[in-house]
Amino acid sequence: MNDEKREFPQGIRWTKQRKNVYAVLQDAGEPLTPVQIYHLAERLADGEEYALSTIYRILAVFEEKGMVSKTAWIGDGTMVYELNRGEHTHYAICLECHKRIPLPHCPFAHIALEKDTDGFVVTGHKLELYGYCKDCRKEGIGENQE
Amino acid sequence: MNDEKREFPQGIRWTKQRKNVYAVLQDAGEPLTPVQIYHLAERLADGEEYALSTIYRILAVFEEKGMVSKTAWIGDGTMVYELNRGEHTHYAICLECHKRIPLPHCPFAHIALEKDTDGFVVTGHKLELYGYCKDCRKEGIGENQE
DNA sequence: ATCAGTGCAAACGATTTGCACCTCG
DNA sequence: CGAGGTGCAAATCGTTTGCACTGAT
Repeated sequence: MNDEKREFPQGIRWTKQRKNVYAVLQDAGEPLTPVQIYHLAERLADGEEYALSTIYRILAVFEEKGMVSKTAWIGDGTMVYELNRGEHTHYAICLECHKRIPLPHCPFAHIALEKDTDGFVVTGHKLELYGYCKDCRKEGIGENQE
Repeated sequence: MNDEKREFPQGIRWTKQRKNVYAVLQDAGEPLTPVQIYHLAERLADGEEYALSTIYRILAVFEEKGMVSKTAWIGDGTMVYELNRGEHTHYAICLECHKRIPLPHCPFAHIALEKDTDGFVVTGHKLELYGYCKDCRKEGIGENQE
């Protein structure tokens, strides 16, 4: 009966809302904003109402425990959260329609980034590509005046 | 007498505040936040007081004209502006002291990123490295519990 | 002189915090 | 039962906007 519980670190209470936030993040195919998580968690909770501040607090705790990572989209500064699974994903972001296309693999897999940075020890990285997606190219875009 | 004026695109008034914001960006060695720009511009203006909203508006115009680019630090979502010079810079960011160390070169210079992205045309990219800088390593850091 | 640009203050959205109540363990 | 978690509302921070005034052309 306590099977979902086992993935959870000790010393943190396994409440209904935390359970749901965690489940939402598990289901998510991409990083989510606190507000998205908030709505999805409420839906999971079958209509029960949560406080947005609670979501923020839960996410802060999860981050502190190393369960999730918090980053911003470079384009607009929107903060998003995602579960710390083993792998990580980068995105190509269309400047026209703002769609995000996950990259099939991390371009840094075979690059020795970890050196030549003057004593800096690299433990992670984040990359975003910008450009125009298949669909938006068709509409004759490619320049960047408005 | 109008020598600084020539770098400026037409159709936009070359006011004192715009002149100073532009000069601040020229002098800057790294991307700056609107508030930083605001303070630096006031200093340039020899103590004259500017409205922060004016800075925001000027930056918006500059961005629209393609003179500056606006991006967020991935780590914290802080929006920063920098002059669109030819080159671009990436940073290694220390997770401990939050110092930013510019990378000596763009690791993508010799990588064919522009393909294998399923019809997506890449026009730009942003990269941030995370880790621990020389100084913070000394203090025996390297794990990430608090 | 005209219209774009500015300053000021209010509005706004995202995030944080204080406090009283609730609940997991 | 008690510490920690939650809800609610107010506070805070970064950014935007409306409006009347000023200044560049």
